[in-house]
Amino acid sequence: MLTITDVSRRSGVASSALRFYEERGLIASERAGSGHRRYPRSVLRRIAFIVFAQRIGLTLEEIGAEFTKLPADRVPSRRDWSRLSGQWTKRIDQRIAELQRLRSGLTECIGCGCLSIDRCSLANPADMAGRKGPGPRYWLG
Amino acid sequence: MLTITDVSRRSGVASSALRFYEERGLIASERAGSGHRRYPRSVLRRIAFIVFAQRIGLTLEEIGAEFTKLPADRVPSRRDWSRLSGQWTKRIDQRIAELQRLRSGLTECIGCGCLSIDRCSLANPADMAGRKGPGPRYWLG
DNA sequence: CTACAAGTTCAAGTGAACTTGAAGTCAAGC
DNA sequence: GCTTGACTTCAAGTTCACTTGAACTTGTAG
Repeated sequence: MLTITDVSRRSGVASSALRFYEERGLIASERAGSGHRRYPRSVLRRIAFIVFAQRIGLTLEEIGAEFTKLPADRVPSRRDWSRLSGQWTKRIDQRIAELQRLRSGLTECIGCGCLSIDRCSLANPADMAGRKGPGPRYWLG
Repeated sequence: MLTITDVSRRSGVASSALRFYEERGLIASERAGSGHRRYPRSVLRRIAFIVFAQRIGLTLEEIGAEFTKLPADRVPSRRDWSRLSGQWTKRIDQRIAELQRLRSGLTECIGCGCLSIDRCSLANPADMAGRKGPGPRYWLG
């Protein structure tokens, strides 16, 4: 069993963040008699997945939703994890595709001089249909 | 000259956001006698660039810094704009490269079972060296 | 036994990019 | 002349993913 500092050092994630993840139900801990947290080694893989998923662009809420697909009664196997990650590959591909569109737009569309918002397909309102509601909007779409 | 609603409709950017951009010095307006904003058509291209740059991953502050490279005394030409965007292509390429690394990591690294945070090169602390300071961290790096 | 490092909870702060609300002014149609 | 809608400013609220600080308790090395 690992202390919170152990986990923090091995994962590169701050202890405050680990407590935060726990509060959000993304990870769990047992307690020593003192009230201090004790983590099983399996938590490291779970945290790795959180970090990974974030870099791909999932929010903590989405990550939590993914985790409900894991078996609750046992430590997840390699198969369990890879079932989850299958969906993510699709997401990465979409993101790469968008970036490639943007990239070709930079050379073509600016080159052709059409970068006026109402005509250019790269920066028109239709592309922004997904943006709604308050708060910061990530370019992830 | 366009009203704020004209610009909002043509750009897909809310009027509140346009006022916000103006406050941040990203766009400018003249005023009608009434005090209402009036925009020259050239503001549309400027806004297109803001939207574009955001989808690539630049912050408003970075976008502002880019804009200082534009001529202050005249409406920017096509050449002026494309000089700016040259840098962005590099940035997109880096981002695509990272996503491709993540993508191959999903199949290879999880397949091989090494996704324990301290051994896997895809989710280790070294990759997170750039993350520091408070606030949300975007996966842009 | 005493430092002091490491742990705890809970409330409040942070930064980015806006949005929302209040309270008031201005313009256009009937 | 009046209503309706568009516009103004300014302050405060929102989301996300945390961090920071206060006040306190536990564990460990000398």
